[in-house]
Amino acid sequence: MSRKRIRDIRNEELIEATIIAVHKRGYGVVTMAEIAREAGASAASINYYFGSKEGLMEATMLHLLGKLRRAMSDGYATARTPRERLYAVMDANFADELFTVPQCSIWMQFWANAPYSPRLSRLHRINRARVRSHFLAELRALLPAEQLETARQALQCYMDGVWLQAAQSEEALNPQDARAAAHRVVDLVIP
Amino acid sequence: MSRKRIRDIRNEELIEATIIAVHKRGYGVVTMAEIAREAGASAASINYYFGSKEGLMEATMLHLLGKLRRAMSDGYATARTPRERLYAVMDANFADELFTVPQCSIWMQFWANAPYSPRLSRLHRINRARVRSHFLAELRALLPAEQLETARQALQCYMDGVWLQAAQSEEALNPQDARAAAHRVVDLVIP
DNA sequence: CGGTTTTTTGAATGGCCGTTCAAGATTTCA
DNA sequence: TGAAATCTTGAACGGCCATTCAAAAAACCG
Repeated sequence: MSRKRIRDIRNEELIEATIIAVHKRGYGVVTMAEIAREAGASAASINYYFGSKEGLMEATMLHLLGKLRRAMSDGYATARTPRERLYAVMDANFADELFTVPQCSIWMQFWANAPYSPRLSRLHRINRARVRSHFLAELRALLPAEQLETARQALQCYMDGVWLQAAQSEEALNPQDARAAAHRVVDLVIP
Repeated sequence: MSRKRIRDIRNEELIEATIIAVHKRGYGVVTMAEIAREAGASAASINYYFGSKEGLMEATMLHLLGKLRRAMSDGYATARTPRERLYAVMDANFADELFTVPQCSIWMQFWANAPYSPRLSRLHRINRARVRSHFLAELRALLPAEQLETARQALQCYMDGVWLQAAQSEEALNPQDARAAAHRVVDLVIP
């Protein structure tokens, strides 16, 4: 277990460094050396742990997806009605530990680069399908069938759009405000 | 004038090739040689016309921004009421000649890369401010002041989100459907 | 037609980056 | 403690890419 622990600690450190370095320099141009410097390690050791640059990126995205999934589960745990669960799906995306400039930024970078990397696009597809089915499951209880798709699209696109803007922000974000705004949008769509 | 014409023709050809090549390979990894092959030219000639890779990217984004601006002006020309003009702002983003997979894709790439290129981020900022002010101008006539920002954010984020999804689409897009859906969203937000 | 300007390109240049590897440092554990 | 396993890294390798440049090709025009 001590063997595992060291590996886990390094993984975590390197992934955090990756998030910061990609945010600072951009997915397309960030170098292994830059990420390594951010982590206080060497480029060679990153390859030791992740095999390649693409492996590191995949692991980083996996890390973020796990965070998002956990945030959503937590929200579901206390939600009681369909509307509350709908709030919970939105809130997960704007959770305090997720809705920060570097994370929105790197998320958008992954988004833009997913189509060109089979490993990233796989993760991206899985996540999107999951969010989509959560939305539909709750909306079904609140709207007639023929309005489902319009409402889902409106809400999901809104969420994506907010992240897109957040990624470009020059100031720190306010997750609480974002959640309140999201609730207002939900109420707009489902009267 | 013949001098000017040849230069304009080449510019247009090279920009079209850039859109296709970036869509195929991704902004971060596309090479001058690939763009040149797409255009049936040499990498050296691209530098002759645009000075550098960044110059080419800036010109390409400028080209797309021009298209968007023109689509919006055209819509405004026939719109008579604030609500019609609001439709027109949305419709411009989903115009037949703009709402295609390669163009949404390249747009997202620019979006993701703008923060790391002063020339791109300048264009990006200008465009965003323009769209924002158009939205606000029309919404002012339709909503009380305290609801302006929520509505604008909902609509603008929706537009961004749709493009984001469209960029990932594997099938051709249907601009007409997109416009219809956008109108429904407008009606949802402004009853 | 010639001379001049504009356009095109193949080849050369210089630099940078991901990955590998062998050797050394550190940790583990019997 | 000492051998084995794990971790770290500097240096080297091989490849790729944007850009430059000189020279050829094409277009222009008096």
